[in-house]
Amino acid sequence: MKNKNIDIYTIADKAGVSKSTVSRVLNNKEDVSARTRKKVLEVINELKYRPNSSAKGLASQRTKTVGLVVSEITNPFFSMFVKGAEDKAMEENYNIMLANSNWVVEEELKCIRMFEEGRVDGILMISGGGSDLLNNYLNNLANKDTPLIVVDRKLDNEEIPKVNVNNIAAAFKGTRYLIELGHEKIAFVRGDDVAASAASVDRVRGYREALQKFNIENEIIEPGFFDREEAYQATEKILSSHKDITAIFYASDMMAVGGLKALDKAGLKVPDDVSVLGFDDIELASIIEPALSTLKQPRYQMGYLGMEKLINKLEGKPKEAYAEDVIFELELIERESTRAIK
Amino acid sequence: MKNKNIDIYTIADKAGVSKSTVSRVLNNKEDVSARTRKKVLEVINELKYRPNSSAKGLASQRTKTVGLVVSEITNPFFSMFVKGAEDKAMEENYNIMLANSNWVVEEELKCIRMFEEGRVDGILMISGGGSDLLNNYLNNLANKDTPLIVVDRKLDNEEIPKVNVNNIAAAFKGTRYLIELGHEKIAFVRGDDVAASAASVDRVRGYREALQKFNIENEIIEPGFFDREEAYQATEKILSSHKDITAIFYASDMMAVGGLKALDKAGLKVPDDVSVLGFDDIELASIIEPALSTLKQPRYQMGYLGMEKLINKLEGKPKEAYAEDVIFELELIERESTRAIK
DNA sequence: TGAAATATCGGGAGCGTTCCCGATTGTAAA
DNA sequence: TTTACAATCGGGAACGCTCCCGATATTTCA
Repeated sequence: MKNKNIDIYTIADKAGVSKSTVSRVLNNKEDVSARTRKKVLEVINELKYRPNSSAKGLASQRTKTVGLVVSEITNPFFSMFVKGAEDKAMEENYNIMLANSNWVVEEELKCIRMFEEGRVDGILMISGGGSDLLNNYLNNLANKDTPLIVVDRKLDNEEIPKVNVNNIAAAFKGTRYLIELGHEKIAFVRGDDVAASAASVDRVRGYREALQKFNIENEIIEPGFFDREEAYQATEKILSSHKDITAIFYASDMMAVGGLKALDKAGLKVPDDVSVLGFDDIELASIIEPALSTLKQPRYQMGYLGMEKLINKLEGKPKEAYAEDVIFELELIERESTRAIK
Repeated sequence: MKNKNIDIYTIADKAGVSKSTVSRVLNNKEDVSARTRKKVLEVINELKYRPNSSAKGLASQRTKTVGLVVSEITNPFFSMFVKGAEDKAMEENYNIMLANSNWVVEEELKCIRMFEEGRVDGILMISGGGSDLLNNYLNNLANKDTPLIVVDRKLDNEEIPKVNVNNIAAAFKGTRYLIELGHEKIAFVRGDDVAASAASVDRVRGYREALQKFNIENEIIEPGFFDREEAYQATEKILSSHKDITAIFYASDMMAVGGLKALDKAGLKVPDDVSVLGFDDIELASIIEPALSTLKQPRYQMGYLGMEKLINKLEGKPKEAYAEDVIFELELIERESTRAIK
C-alpha cells in the first residue's frame, strides 16, 4: 500500500552523490558546485521529494513552527491578530500551531504544555486571563528555553518581550475627547472583572484620570464584561439612575453596539441625545448605524509585530531586534456616534 | 546555557528501568506492572519530562497534528469553522497547524506543500478557489497517503470525503420563501465569479430553479463578489434598472449589509418597500438594523464534523466513520428584513 | 613545477523516540 | 518437582535528517 518513503538517500543514489551533499543543497549551503546542485535539484523535482520535518526537527532541534495561543478565534479582535501573525510567519517560512483557549486558564495551560513537547520553537500569546498560576508558569517558561512573546498582557517578567497597547492613554484620550466636546456627564462601561483583564483595569484608570484632570466629579462606571448583552443591561441601568447622561464610553465596540440598542429602546437618539464612544475599531464599528466613533487598536500590526519579534529571537538576531517592549498608542477615529453638546 | 535535555533515558536511569519500559508507560501499553508504571510516572512528574514530538513523529510516522487551510481567518464564516475544528481536535488531543490562503490559489498550494513535509497526518480544507491546478493537486494528494477531507468545495474525486452544504436547496428555499411572501420581482446578488466558487454557482442555480418552478420569468442577477462594497454597487444598479423591485436575495450576509446601505441611501425602507434576504447567518445578521432574515450555515458543525471525520480516518476507524459524504441542509431564519407584500 | 590553500564532497555519529524480538522471571498445571 | 505459559522487561535497529571531520580534487601562487 504505502510505498517506501523517498528519503534523502533515494535522492543521493539517483543523483550519484552522498546524502550529505543532498542535505547541503536542501539547506542552501555553500559547499556545493553549481553542477551537482543542479543535478540534485532535478532529481528532487522529478521524484517530488519532500524532506521529512520530524527528522529535520529531531536532528536540528528546531521545528520552524511557532505556537500561537488566543482566547477566542471567533472574536474579530483575535482573528485579525492571528492574520497578522500568520502573514509574518508565512513570510519567514514558519508554520503556525494554533490553540484556542476559550478564555479558560486551564486550556491555556494545556495549550502551552502541548507546545512544550518540542513541537514548537517559540510561543506567541495574546491577552487571556491573568491568573497567578498561569503567570508563574509563563515566568518559568521564560527561564527555561522556550522563547515567548506576550501581547496585550500584563506580566512583570523583564525577560519576556512584550508588545502592548497603552490602554490608559487611550481611555484618557477618549474621555478627554468627550469632555472637549462639552460633555460632563460621561459614563464608562467597563470590561471584565478586575482580576481577569489588565486591559480592562487600565481603561478604567484612563477614564478616571481624565475626569480628574478636568475636574469632573461624577464618575459613573458600570461593568459590561466585554459582552453585548451585559452592556445592554449596563446601559439601561445607567439610564435609569442618571437621566442627565450625555455620553457613554464603552470599553469595546461590541459593548457599544449593545448600548446602542438600549439607547434606541429608551427613545434616545445617538448622537443627538447621547454620544457613544467605542473601543477596538472592529469592522462592525463602521458598518453599524450610526457608525461608531472609537479608539482603534492596531490588531493586525500587533500580530505581525509580535510574530516578527518572536522570529527575530528564534533566528538569533541581536537583542535589540526583539527584547525591547513596544507600546502602541491608539488613534481616535471619529465617526457618527459622537458630537459636541449644544 | 541550555542544559541537556531530559530524555527517555534520563527517566529510565532514575527509575531503574529500561527506555523501552518508559516508552511503554508513556504510551499506555499493557506490558508493565502497576508497580513500575507508578515509579516511572513519579520520575516523569518529578523531572517534568516532556516527550520530544519530533522524535516521536519520526519513529512512529505520525505527528498527531492536522493541517487546516482556510481562505481568510478574519471572515466570521471561516473563524467559526476553525473554532469547530479546533474544539474537536483538542478533544482528541490533536494539534492544529493553521494556514491562511488569503483566497489565492498559489498560497493554498504552498500551504498544502508545507503540510506534506510529514508535519501533518492529514489535512482539512474548506472552500477557497476552484482552479483545475489545485483540484488536480488535491486528487493526487488523495491517491497518495495524506488523508484529506474537504469542506464546502466541489471535487469529483470519490476517494475524498466531503462535508458540504446544499447550496442549491438553500437558495431555492430562500427564493421560494420570498415568492410565498408574494414577491414577484426578486433580484439575486451572487457571489464570486463562476470559476472561483462552486457554492456561488449553486446558489444562483437554486434561485433560478425556484423562479422557474413558480413561473416567474424575470430573473435579475447581479454579481457582488461576496464583498460589501461590490454589493452596494450591485444594489444601486438593480435599483436603477428595476424600479419595481420588491425583494433582493444576497448570497451572503455581508453583501446584504452593503445592500441595506444602498437601499437606505435610495430612500427605500426595509422591509416595507423591499425585503432583504441574506445568506450565512453571521453574528452581524442579528445585530444589524433591521435584523437580517437569512439562511443559516452550520459553520461550527462543519468544522467539528470535518475534523471528526479526518481524525476517524487517521485513527483507522472503519470506513463508515468517515468515507460517507455529508450534506447539510440550511435552515431559514426569519427576522425583520423580510415581510409579505401588501 | 611543487607546495599550500581552497573548493567540493563522503562517512559516521547522533538527535529521541518506537517497535520487534528475545530473555528473564513468576505462576499454574501436570 | 517439572514443564509450559504468561507476564514483564531489556536491547538493538530503525526512523530521516544535520553536522562535524576528514578525504580528495582543484586551484593558486611563488
